[in-house]
Amino acid sequence: MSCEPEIAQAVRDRGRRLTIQRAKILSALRHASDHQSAEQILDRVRDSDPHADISLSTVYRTLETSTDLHLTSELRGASGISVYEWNDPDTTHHHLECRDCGTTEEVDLSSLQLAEAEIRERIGFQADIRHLAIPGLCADCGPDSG
Amino acid sequence: MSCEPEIAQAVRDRGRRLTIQRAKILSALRHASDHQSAEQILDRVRDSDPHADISLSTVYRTLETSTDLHLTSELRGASGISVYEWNDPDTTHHHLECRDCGTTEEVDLSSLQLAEAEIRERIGFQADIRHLAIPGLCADCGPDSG
DNA sequence: AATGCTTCTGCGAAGATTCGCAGGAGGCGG
DNA sequence: CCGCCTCCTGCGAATCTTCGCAGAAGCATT
Repeated sequence: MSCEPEIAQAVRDRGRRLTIQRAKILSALRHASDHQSAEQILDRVRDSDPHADISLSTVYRTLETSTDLHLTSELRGASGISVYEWNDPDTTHHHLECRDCGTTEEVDLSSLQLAEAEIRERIGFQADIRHLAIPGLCADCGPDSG
Repeated sequence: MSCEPEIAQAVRDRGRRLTIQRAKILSALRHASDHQSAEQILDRVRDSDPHADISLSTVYRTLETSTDLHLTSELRGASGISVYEWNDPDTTHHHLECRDCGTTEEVDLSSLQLAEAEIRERIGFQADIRHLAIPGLCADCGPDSG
């Protein structure tokens, strides 16, 4: 794949070091089709490279770092375990998580852009509302349908 | 205090049982001035009633239940540990958490009400955006001040 | 007040995540 | 290419949270 240099660049641009572990972890998440738990990411790394001997601590630390760097997002849903996803810088989306059936739906909400602006103007706080887990009830589980 | 009957009512109205443990845990959180961790809540229960022998598991379970019931909110900030707060049904507020200095600021954001409406109309998902932890950089740590 | 159905609790263990430390490796300047 | 400084990793332990089970207790009914 051709995105490894891109990942390397992104990490170094932000003043962090590009280690083998980070490259493999971020690449695994980058190529995953949906969000992944720390353990799933580690499995993917090991699948693609059986010689990789990366500890789970490093996976967690890499994900924490890359989330700070806005390369990835962390979502802690109702399941209790955190999942991570690669941030496509060109798109924004939010996660609607039904607390009844547990399914997650992705949407792009323009009114949340407004909220960002409102926060910045009123308070001077630079909010980062690009990926947000919003709890609630989906159309199938809501009061109108049940 | 006069709010115990109110708590009892709220729990029973929602079809759950009012146990001694729940009453004490929810009362402790109800009377706390700010958000509390599970352990802090347990300490408060024990302070106010040294005979109370409540397990931490029960605190977690009660908070999970009462969050489902919209009596309380759970916030998982960057600190890694979850904190809980009593929901005042008359007010809405959101938490702006600075990822640099770690402070949390509370605001009431009207544009998030818009987001709720947008979600309901577009998707039929009944979102619950009454208490949200929003990451970002506060005015002191933001790029304009650094 | 007693009965019975069901939910809730306490306990201990398991699972998920974070932390501290000693050693290893990235990247800058020579 | 080498050395140094600093950051990063692996390990194991600690901490936080969830889970499974057996017994206890709430509450509707009688």
